[in-house]
Amino acid sequence: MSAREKVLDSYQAILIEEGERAATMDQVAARAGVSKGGLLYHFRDKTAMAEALLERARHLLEEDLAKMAAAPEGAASYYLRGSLLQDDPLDRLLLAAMQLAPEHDAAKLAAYREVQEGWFRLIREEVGDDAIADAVMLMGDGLYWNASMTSTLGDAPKGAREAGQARMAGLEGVLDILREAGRR
Amino acid sequence: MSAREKVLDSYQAILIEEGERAATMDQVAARAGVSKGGLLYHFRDKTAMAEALLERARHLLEEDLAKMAAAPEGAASYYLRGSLLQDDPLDRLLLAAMQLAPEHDAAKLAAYREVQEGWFRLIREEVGDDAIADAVMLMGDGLYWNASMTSTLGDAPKGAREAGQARMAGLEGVLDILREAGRR
DNA sequence: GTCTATAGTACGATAGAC
DNA sequence: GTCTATCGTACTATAGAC
Repeated sequence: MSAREKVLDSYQAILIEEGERAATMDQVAARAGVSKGGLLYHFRDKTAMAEALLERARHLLEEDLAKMAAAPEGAASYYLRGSLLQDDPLDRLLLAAMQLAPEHDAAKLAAYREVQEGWFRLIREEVGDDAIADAVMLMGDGLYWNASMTSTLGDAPKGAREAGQARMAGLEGVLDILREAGRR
Repeated sequence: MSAREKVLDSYQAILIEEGERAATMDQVAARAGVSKGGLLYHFRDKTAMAEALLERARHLLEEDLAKMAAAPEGAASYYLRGSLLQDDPLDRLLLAAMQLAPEHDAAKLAAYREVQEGWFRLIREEVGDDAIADAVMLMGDGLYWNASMTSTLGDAPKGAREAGQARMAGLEGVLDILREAGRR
């Protein structure tokens, strides 16, 4: 893997595990196995590094939108399942992006709102109602938020995966109720 | 108002408007109209200041739980309405607490989980189903998350309140669907 | 392309006057 | 109870060798 990629991975990992304040250029460089000078060859300042991470996110989000459109279980189920944060690359990237300092909020929001519109459109199409689609989107956001509150605590307790699946089963039931209501 | 309270208010305001990184002791002191030395008389270090803010939140959250139990429109509606962040003191406090550095995550989470359980119990009682109560809670979390994503951008556009009310009307409809389903 | 050395700054916190 | 002055540290970023 290129040093550039390794730096970006380290930046992302530290953001998730220890938060924005811990993601100093020293720490990122050390974790990536390069010196600070080496890091600064690839990213001329910290802002450039953050923007590269957001650029990564933008690409993965676009891919995800295509997958969602093709998901056999339906857009709504796909969306909620994706929000459960099962450690896939997109989840980790979004979790890291969320930690970015408010200085990057404008870029963050622009990138996020863009795909959020796409998600909404697909879910709206499936459930047939604006308010219901809004509710489904909010449930997904809520799942993300819960995950981001706990992500920095390094807790992946034993039963986490099982608990996540049980939770998802319950939410699937709620989705069924909403889908049926939307058809009427 | 006491200087101590003024400091805490300033800390909270800066956290919301400019994020955690901007909330330095210099900035907080300046906004509160005291010197850094003056500030440090009331809070011996930054951690103490953050904990005082969380303590404030804990009190307001307890009060809110009592209000929710007595809400005529029902716990679920009250909860979602409260998550729309109409600038009341509790909303602002939670928004600020959310910005606190991950060093305080343990305290944050403990305080939050405590009342979250209380909220869940009330909503569960109203809607009559675990999964539906979970979904309602998530919708509220999603609303908070959306608000926190935009709060640091200082945007309170003209039609914001009206848009919020229209959105709430839609979500009330979804709640009706879920309440009815829960009764069966 | 990656390193060391270092300049410059901002932050948290202490000491002591008033 | 609030101030000014100051110290130590950690961070971003630059300069220049290899």
